[in-house]
Amino acid sequence: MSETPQRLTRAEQQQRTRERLLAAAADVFAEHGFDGSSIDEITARAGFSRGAFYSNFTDKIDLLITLCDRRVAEFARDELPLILATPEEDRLAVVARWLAEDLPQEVLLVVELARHRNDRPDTAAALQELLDRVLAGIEGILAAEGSELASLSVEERRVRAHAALGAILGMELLGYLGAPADAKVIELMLAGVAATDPGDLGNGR
Amino acid sequence: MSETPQRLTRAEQQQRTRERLLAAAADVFAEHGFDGSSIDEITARAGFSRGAFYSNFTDKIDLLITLCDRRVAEFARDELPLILATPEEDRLAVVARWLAEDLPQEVLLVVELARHRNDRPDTAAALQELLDRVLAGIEGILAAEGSELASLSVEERRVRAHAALGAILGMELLGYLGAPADAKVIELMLAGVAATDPGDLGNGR
Amino acid sequence: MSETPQRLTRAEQQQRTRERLLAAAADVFAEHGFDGSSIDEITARAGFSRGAFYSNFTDKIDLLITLCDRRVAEFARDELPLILATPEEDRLAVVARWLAEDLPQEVLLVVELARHRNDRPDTAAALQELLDRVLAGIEGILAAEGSELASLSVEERRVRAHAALGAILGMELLGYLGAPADAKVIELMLAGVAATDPGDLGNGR
Amino acid sequence: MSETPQRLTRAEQQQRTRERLLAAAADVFAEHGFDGSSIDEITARAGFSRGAFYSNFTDKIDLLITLCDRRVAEFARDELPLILATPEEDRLAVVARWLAEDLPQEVLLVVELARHRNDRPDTAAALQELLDRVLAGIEGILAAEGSELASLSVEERRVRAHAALGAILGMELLGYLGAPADAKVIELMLAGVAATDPGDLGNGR
DNA sequence: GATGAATGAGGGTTCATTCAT
DNA sequence: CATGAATGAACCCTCATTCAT
Repeated sequence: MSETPQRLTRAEQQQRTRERLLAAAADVFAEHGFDGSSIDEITARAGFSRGAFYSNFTDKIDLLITLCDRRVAEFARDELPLILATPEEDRLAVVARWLAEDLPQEVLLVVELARHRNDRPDTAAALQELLDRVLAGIEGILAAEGSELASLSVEERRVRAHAALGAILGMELLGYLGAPADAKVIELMLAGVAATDPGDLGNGR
Repeated sequence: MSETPQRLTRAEQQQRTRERLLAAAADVFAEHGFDGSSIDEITARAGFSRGAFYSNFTDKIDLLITLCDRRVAEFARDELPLILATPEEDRLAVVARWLAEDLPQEVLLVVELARHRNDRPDTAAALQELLDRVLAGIEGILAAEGSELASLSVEERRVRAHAALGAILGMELLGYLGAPADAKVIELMLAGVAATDPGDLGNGR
Repeated sequence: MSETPQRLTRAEQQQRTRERLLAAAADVFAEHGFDGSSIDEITARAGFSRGAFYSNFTDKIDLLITLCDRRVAEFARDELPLILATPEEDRLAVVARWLAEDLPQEVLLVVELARHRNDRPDTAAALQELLDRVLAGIEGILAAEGSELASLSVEERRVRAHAALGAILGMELLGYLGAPADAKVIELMLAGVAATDPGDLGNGR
Repeated sequence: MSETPQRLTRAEQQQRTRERLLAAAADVFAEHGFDGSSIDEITARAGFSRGAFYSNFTDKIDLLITLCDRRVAEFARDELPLILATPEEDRLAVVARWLAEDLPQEVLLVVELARHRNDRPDTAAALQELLDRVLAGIEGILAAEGSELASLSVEERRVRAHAALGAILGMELLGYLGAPADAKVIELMLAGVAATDPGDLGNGR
């Protein structure tokens, strides 16, 4: 009723609940996977009861979709500009550190999403859109002003974005499996993406 | 009718049961993931009753470990020699095809294994051994006679094997997510591994 | 319609559920024993679904502990005062009737509890406490004003309470096995407990 | 084939198997109760496979009946004569020691038998017969030459045997519950049975 | 909107029992 | 006779979901 934000409005309250549930879910999913996580554990970790969950999400899978969406949006909003703002010569290092340190278990999240793509009709579409957004984001990095790759053709950049995503996924998995990629390995994995002249690569084809 | 035993011995029978259960499990795991698969569905698909499973495996996770183990062993036995027998100039193409076509959902299997590495004490060790075997196998490929990489230092080859594994994992994931790597993408992803002179890679750092 | 709440509060509702489950469990345990009883049968007999059980008890054995506890508490609350209020000369008769008629299968319940005392850490303690409470109750009867045994030493009363409990258990078992003790047998079994002068007992040893 | 008993005959072999299974069953039942014991554990402890059990017993409950029968027969064959051979004045002490030390979990065995008396038609009859045999045995002790109770009427002895059985059961249960009867308690519990003149007992009735 | 008791399908696992060897 | 792989019913328990409060 009053303007002072001492008391949050109903909507803000709910927004907070939602946010906390999402944060808790990210943790729990990272630990046990989607199927291995129970709504009870998620809500308990968020400090709510079971019912709060169903006031904010229709489904367990709805939570997963929302979470993936959220993460990708945050990546586009927070991480990408940071990378783009980095001068060209340090960019690989920044990417490497980001891969090694900041990127959490999103990859596995998306794997779960893919796994359940047939559970509900909209899941497949959500996944597809997610991938597109990520690929577009990466293409954006490659095309950034100052990048030596800015002169490549659109198609060429698309292929490299694709390869970059593959490399990122691979590194994430290596980390998850207990054999994280070190700087040298990361450099090798991104070599093809970063090379200005593809002709000097591979077996000379 | 023939002299050869029409009836299989009991040990052979059981071996067959085991084999079928493993095959069925590979399918079902690929479809629903480990947590999402029920032993009922696995045994039903293999044409057995629930109990047959527990005559052959101690646990659900025992099945997963066995399956991962089996797959890696088959890789070492069947795939590796094939690759090694391929002349150097075609080798990348063979690897690419193998990655794109023959490699099934093993990657996800291993991810599940990693997820459950704390469920039972031996799981973590099994996972570690698996990774080591795969890395050793890849190093073997890189060191094969005829390979231009044979002249690299041991350490250098180890790093490349690591990167190669990361690339393989990434490609697998791309495929699983619905954005499979095509030949050009594969080439880029493996560029760093295959380059004879790492010095010409990257941004010259 | 009336002012008194037609609808029970949620806490009352749950209390009712708990009570019904306990009552049903007592019945079913009496029929099939603890191990022989299924939670399904208990909940069905109480008119609830399987899950209601797990909303009210953590475990099957939790139910057993609770039930034993409850029974002993009821004994202390309902039976003991009744006995104490009975004039001395009729007391044995009251005890006898109580033993023969009112005491249900609690004994077997406690036997089951003892059987599972290693299943969960707290079970053994619960059993011990139960026994202590029963023995204290019996000692209370023996020490009651008006009892001829009131003049005995504490230690002497303790021994007699012990013997009385043994006799009670024995009678219960006789009944369960199909050879219930009649009045004359009960009298003989309690003779040692009730004797004012132990010296005149036995074979004079 | 030969007369030398180096090799046991088939029948002897089987007899041995039976015996070992019974012994193992007694142990396992004592530990986990009838319902809580698995045939696998019994046969494993006896050093046999599951099948051996079904070559020797029709049922799990058949094993229980046989075991109870066997135990009672052994009691009549081994324990009773021993007691009867003891001079009157030491007899109570012998009984006490026997109760405290030698009598194993037979009581619980019989309780299990009673519990399952409706599972198979002959179980109830087997139980009844068991009780009769035990009671007859106890009556035999009471009537033994040299006993001061030898002069009692048959009916009087029957009642005392009944009470004695009740006391025995009670003592066993006390022991099982973790509050074993010591010598003084045993004396009190058996006081009524042993008294030569019932008139001096109880509340003067 | 949030709560949490109750639902009930389903999951992993055990185990008595069968039967081909 | 003994073996043990396979059967399949039953069990305890978990958990997504509903709904009265």
